[in-house]
Amino acid sequence: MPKKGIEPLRRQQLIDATFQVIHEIGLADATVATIARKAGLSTGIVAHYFGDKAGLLNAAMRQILSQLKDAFAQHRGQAAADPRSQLRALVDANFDPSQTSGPAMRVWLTFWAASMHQPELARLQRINDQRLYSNLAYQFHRSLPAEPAREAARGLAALIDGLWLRGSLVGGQIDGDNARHIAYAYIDFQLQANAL
Amino acid sequence: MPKKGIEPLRRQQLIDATFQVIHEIGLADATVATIARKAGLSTGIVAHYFGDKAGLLNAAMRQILSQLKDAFAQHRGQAAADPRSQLRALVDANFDPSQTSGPAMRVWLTFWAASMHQPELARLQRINDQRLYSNLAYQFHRSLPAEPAREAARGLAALIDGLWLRGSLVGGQIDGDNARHIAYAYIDFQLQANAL
Amino acid sequence: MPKKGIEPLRRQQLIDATFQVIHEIGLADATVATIARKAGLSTGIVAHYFGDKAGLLNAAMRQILSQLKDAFAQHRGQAAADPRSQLRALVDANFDPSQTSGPAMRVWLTFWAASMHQPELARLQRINDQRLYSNLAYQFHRSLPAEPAREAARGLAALIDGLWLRGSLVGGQIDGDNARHIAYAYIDFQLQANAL
Amino acid sequence: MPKKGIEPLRRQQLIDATFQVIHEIGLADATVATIARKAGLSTGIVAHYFGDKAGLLNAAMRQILSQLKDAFAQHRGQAAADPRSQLRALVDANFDPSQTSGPAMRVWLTFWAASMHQPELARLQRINDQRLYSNLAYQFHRSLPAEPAREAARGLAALIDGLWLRGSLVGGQIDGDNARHIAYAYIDFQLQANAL
DNA sequence: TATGAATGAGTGTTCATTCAT
DNA sequence: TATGAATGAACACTCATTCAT
Repeated sequence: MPKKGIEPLRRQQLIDATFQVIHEIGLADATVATIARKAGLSTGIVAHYFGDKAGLLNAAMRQILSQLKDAFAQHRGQAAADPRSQLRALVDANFDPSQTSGPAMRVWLTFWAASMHQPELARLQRINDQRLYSNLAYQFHRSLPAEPAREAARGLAALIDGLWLRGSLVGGQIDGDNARHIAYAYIDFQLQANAL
Repeated sequence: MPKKGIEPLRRQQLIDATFQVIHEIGLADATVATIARKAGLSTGIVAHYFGDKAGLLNAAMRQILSQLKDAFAQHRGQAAADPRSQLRALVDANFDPSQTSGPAMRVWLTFWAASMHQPELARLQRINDQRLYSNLAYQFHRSLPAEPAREAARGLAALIDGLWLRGSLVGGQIDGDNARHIAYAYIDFQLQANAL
Repeated sequence: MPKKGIEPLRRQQLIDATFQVIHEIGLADATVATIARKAGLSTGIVAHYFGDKAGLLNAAMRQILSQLKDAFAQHRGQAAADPRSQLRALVDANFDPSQTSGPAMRVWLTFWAASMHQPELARLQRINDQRLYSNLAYQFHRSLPAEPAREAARGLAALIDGLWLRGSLVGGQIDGDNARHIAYAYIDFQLQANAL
Repeated sequence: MPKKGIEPLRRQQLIDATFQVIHEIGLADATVATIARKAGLSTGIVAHYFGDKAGLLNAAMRQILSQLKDAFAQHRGQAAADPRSQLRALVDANFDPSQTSGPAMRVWLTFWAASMHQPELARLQRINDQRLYSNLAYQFHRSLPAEPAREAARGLAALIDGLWLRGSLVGGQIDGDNARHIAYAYIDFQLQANAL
């Protein structure tokens, strides 16, 4: 009789190992053997649970994006309903310590770069981008006309991504407070400059 | 009797081919053979002129950064001397059509991602970042106190990088005018909000 | 409480699945997992009943040869006792519809080829060949001198094998009537040409 | 400057090594490394000259069939023009010592078996079969009515293949003289039994 | 009796690098 | 200066086998 409930555990072990390995040595040097060894498992297990290496990377990216999505939902639920609070919550979700410390930013950028030439990853990426942009544009539009709202959303999205991007280069962690402060200021500037 | 000046030509051919190949199929799939074939040369030639593959990629990244540097110099020279004009010139250099169309953004992001785990590339990256940041901070500081100037520089640098980043995902080209408009607005906001 | 008689059933399920898989995708692509899945069982069951993969293939080949042997016995028992009728019965056994349709010929050739480098399979093969040859030579010798009888047996055995061989290449089934007709003519030719 | 004329030599070395390895350990155990080592070359060279393993095997089978074709042409050219002599020449080509000694029969059967599930090999096989059959049927038809000629051709082709088949199992060589004698007798039988 | 999770050796293939020409 | 033949280490992937349940 096979072990019950082992599959989700194994999958998570392998995905976690993938994050660690990408963080430590990069995707280019991340072999199936490296990842499996980091997870304390054998190489064959990757095929067993993910089909092949691409399947594992795909699952890993899905999880990254899923975590971001969850962080959004959580922060927005705790915030007040007014646009400014909601926009700040969206910023907070991105610069939550759970996201900005450790491997998150490096893995995120790694998958972003990889998605430039892998349609399936690009698809996941675009879905995520679209969601962030839509949320931002919607909240800005509650206080601004349509076009300024869209431009504010584009600007804030770029600002957030740019702050993450720069965090990926330094080995350590981003200064979340500082990043948040910069983004908050941008929100207020947009809300005031183009207020209805 | 060796041909005069053949070396710079060959080096440039190979670097250009590297850009094209990275743009088309990505760094992960860019082999020495692929690049050499794109350049119309043999595989052995890479070792001849660049030592090894890393040497070629290194030279390619140096050229990317060098082109950005030249674009900065050119745009700043043509601009008025006041801080706002100089800052706008720095923005213009980044969103010059020569930079925002074709493979530039993808190759730039590719090298950024690669530099996370390659010290030599990271070193080049940091030098470049530092120069942009210094320029931005210096210009902001002509109108703002030290700390607000530094934060404005960090914000604008992130905004510029974020706009490039988002341009790398879409296959085509960034909307330079729109990006410039967003960045201009950010400059004016910082100059006004924190004016001395 | 173990089920009674489950072992012969499982063994037969796996052997049948082996035939089907060899017929459909060939021995080179026939994995333990493929065969077990075709039988509707798990991979581990093969070790349970046959020790290892070679044991299963061995049992499968034994069954192929056993079926041929049974077909011989049956056809000879139904035939008249004279040499010509007995030789025809041996031919009939080989070109019985149950043998010439479906996977029989392909599996037969597959094992023949495999036996070239697997001593155990070769041993089984030789036992079977010897039996057919002995039977043919014995029957021919009832009407012919020793040496012509041996040569006639060699010729008829080769002719039968050759007709099977050619049947293995076409996906469908051999034309049993035509094959039988060719072999009958060969028998009569030998009996008349070298009659005592 | 690359070595001239090295390619045909290397290709032949690898094909010869393929024959030897298949003869000695069989196709199932013939790895690219085994073959390359037998040829005194490295594993990578197979990809260099044949693309992949399948390409090498394909080339090897083409050569087997090509050699048979050449043997036919040679023997037929040396024979008298009458049907009986031409048919004997076709038999002689098949049982020429160069064909019946050493690895020829085993490799031939190996590829025959492999072709059951590899369309490209089956295609080559069928072309070859068709040629032998056409030649046989044409020569028989010079002395026999159409249908008996076709049946005689089918019978002789099967007889030849059957004699080869049985030769493949014994490790050593076929008894060419005996095989030829059996086939000659079959030719005469057909020519006399059904003479116009 | 039966499962299928897990292993790890083995394979085909890729590719940076070397080097004779 | 330039070629491309040749190498061999490294990789992703397959699969027979084992074994806890």
